[in-house]
Amino acid sequence: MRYSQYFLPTLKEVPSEAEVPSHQLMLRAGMIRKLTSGIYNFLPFGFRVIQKVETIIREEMNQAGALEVLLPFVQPAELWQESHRWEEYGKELARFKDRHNRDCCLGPTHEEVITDIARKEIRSYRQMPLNLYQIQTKFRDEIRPRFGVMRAREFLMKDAYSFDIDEKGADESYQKMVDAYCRIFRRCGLTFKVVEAESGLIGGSFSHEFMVLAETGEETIVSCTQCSYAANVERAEFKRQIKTAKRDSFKSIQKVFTPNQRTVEEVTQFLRVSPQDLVKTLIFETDQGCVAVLVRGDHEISERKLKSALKTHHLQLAGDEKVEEITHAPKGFAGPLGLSIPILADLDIEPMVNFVTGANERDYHFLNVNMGRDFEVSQFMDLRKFFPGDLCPICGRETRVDKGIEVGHTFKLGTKYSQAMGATFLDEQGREREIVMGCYGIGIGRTLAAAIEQYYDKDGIVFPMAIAPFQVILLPVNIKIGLLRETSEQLYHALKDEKIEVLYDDREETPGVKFKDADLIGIPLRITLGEKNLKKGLVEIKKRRTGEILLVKKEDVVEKIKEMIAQEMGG
RNA sequence: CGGGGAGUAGCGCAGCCUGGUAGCGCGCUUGGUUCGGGACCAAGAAGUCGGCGGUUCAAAUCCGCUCUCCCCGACCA
Repeated sequence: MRYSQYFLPTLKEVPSEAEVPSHQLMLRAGMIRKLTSGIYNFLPFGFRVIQKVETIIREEMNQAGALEVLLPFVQPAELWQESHRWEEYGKELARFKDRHNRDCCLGPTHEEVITDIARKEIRSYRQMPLNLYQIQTKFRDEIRPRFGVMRAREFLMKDAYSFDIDEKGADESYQKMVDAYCRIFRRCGLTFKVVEAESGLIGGSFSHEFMVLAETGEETIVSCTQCSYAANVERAEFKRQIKTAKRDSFKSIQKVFTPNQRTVEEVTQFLRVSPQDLVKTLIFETDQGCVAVLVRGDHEISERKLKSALKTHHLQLAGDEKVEEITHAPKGFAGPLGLSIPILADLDIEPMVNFVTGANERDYHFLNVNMGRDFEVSQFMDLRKFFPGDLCPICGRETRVDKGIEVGHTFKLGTKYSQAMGATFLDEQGREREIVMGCYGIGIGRTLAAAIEQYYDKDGIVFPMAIAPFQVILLPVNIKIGLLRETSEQLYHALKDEKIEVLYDDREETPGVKFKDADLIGIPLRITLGEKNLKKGLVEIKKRRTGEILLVKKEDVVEKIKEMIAQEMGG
């Protein structure tokens, strides 16, 4: 490609809309432009990278036996009503009515549509296993789009859906996808972790997230420093350190005046105690009425754990009015003493003695509260979230916490959708059974952003060879010099003949401008043609990543470049 | 949706407090000189000052409403 014929508008300055490196660089390198909040244009240079990533994905998906399809972006409400997600999905689902006043939505994901295909077309166990995938636009009307294409409202996703006759088959299909995902992200040059995750709105029995480690990641990942355990903090488990309470050291309870001190921070500072000596009392509404939940001041309740512990579908932190009704005090002064609703406590509360709680009275807290003496706990349970410093649930060793970008997510759906939508088949015995499903997504734009987030330096992007929009940039220092121009033209054609993807900077720009642009757009190899070297029959090859420079004889350049590309792809 | 910030030329910004008819840097156009790390000189083009309404002789500037964007919190590939 000739630069002069290309559309690559680079920016010298950072647009004020961009905060994180990948977003800034994608704008500066002329890859994307914002249309409106969370909606982006991909310009030719950015689209080339998209296509590179897509190609890798297609190769690996096909290799894993999946078949590519293309499903519609606009979907009828009926399907979503069948799966009950029409009500469950919330405002992220963009809904509209067509001219006949029929309810429709823009596909945020395609379980309903694919299950509809399955229920209509799959009748026999002989038709499975089956795995269908597509690369297509999704729309999720995110509350707050952020970081460019990292969290866009409209985005490209590769989504795959597997269909199996039983759990065993589904497990095999799932594992195939996990393996394919690992190959895909490895080929993209990404450093990632596979972690246990929440299933959220997609549902199903369990799921894994593929996390690219990056400081700007929005996810927090817990992993063991010794064994292979890794999970999203939202679901991370941990080993309890068992302690016993010193029941003989009870001090006498004391009511103290704490004017306007409501939060853990305020109360602990005011009373000069540490958050570990305070017990938070939170009131939740559940299917069976309200409950009080106790956790240590520095801990947080895991709503997921609480939900499963209580076996409740509805779970919500009680509103201010409800809290007043139950505790007879404004929010911020709740405590376990004298409550008439069930009191659940996290396991870490059990060993505590002489702690601080709210007094259920405006502007008062209690000091030296003790269980058994001052109030009774209905049940101790595992109710809190992972907290930094907690130990690995598998081996009990130290854990670490990292930030990550979720680039892929695999779900074991089980029969959630096939049951809701009646996708069944006849097994070998002629019995009707529900199809066991899985679904698997990769955010394409996000993968790209994550790659840049992982590969950049002060001068710009440093594309890994596998996803680089061009493998080589050919840069004559001054195109007006006949010798340079002619040699460049020859080299350009020679490289193209070898199917090497080359961007030929034939612009009449000063060397500085060309060098800066070349660095910014991050093409892995740069061939520089300068007058001095060329008169000696030499050209320069520079590696973007290392800055390493080698001088090569003009005749050997193409061979050398081929060699270097092969080397970069491999490593 | 709650909290914070910003909308002035393609990009980055100043001007607003204290009203007087819009400016700087980069980019763009033309000509010339340069040419291995964002060159220089000269001449130019380009702005409904986000929108609507109000106050005023006069509004980018003051007042009201509104739209959009960005950042911090609850969702997700």
